Amino acid sequence: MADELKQAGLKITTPRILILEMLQNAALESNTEHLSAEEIYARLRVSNKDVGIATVYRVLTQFEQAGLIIKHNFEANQAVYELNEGEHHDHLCCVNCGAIVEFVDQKIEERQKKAAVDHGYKLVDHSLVLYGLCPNCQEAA
Amino acid sequence: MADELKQAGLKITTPRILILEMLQNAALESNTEHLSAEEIYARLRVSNKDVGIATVYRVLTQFEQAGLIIKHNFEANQAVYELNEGEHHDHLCCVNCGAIVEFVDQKIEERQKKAAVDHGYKLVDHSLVLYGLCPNCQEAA
DNA sequence: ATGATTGCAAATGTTTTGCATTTGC
DNA sequence: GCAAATGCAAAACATTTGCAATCAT
Repeated sequence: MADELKQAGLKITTPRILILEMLQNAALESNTEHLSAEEIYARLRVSNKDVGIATVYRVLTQFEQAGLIIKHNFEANQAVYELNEGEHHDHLCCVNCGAIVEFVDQKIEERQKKAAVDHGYKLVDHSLVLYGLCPNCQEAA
Repeated sequence: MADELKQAGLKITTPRILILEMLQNAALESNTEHLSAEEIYARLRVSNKDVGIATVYRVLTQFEQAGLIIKHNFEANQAVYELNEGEHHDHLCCVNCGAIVEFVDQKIEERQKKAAVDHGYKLVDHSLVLYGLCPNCQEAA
């Protein structure tokens, strides 16, 4: 983990280790992969390992630039971050409870590339978020 | 235009007419379909038709809820709005100059529905934004 | 030792809200 | 006339920044 920081050209500091660790742990659970800066700040605070909110933001920005994590804007008002584990995926987000499922559809990926090329654009990145009702919330309704 | 407001259950007021008119005019040009609240506010101000920024936001929110317009978050920090002309489309956005092209790919639409169903979700909406370099900006680079 | 990193508090930028005033019907 | 809509200024957010103190190497 310290290696990852070093490889990214970042000095090994306590805040950086704590935050990377937290995102790595979050990636293991299937419900909390995506954390906001405030959530990370609050969790550190609960663990009695205080890191200033400004530092949380700065570290997240550095991690994102280093490619260690990915930033999403599922909701307009707050960004969330997840560990970058290499394989790209899109997101399916429950409009009611916020549950998130990750998926990949190769056909969609291809057609996106085609759409960009058709318009003379060179595709750099994309953001696809499907919004729907998850099984649980469909039942409850 | 006043009809559209009435149908949407909204009283006919000067700010609402001005803002709807502006978005309708914007929809006619191929480069300015997407306006932010601040842009709308500034344009009204230039036309000597002052509307408070709070009213701009309130009216846009009402229009969105009425289905008259669509809100996008291409960039994390500022929402933009466009007239809802019925037919759905996705967006291809130049990361350098912000130019926006609209497109539809029926295959992508289908596969999205499939992806949702495969995970037990009922698809409600989706947001697909491709980010790339437009022809002009590729040249300049 | 020294340049990078942090924490704090203050600033920023967008969007929202409270409330007195004005407007549409 | 009365409820709904507006304008203003203040509040509420998430996020960023300046700067002095602290830390990593």
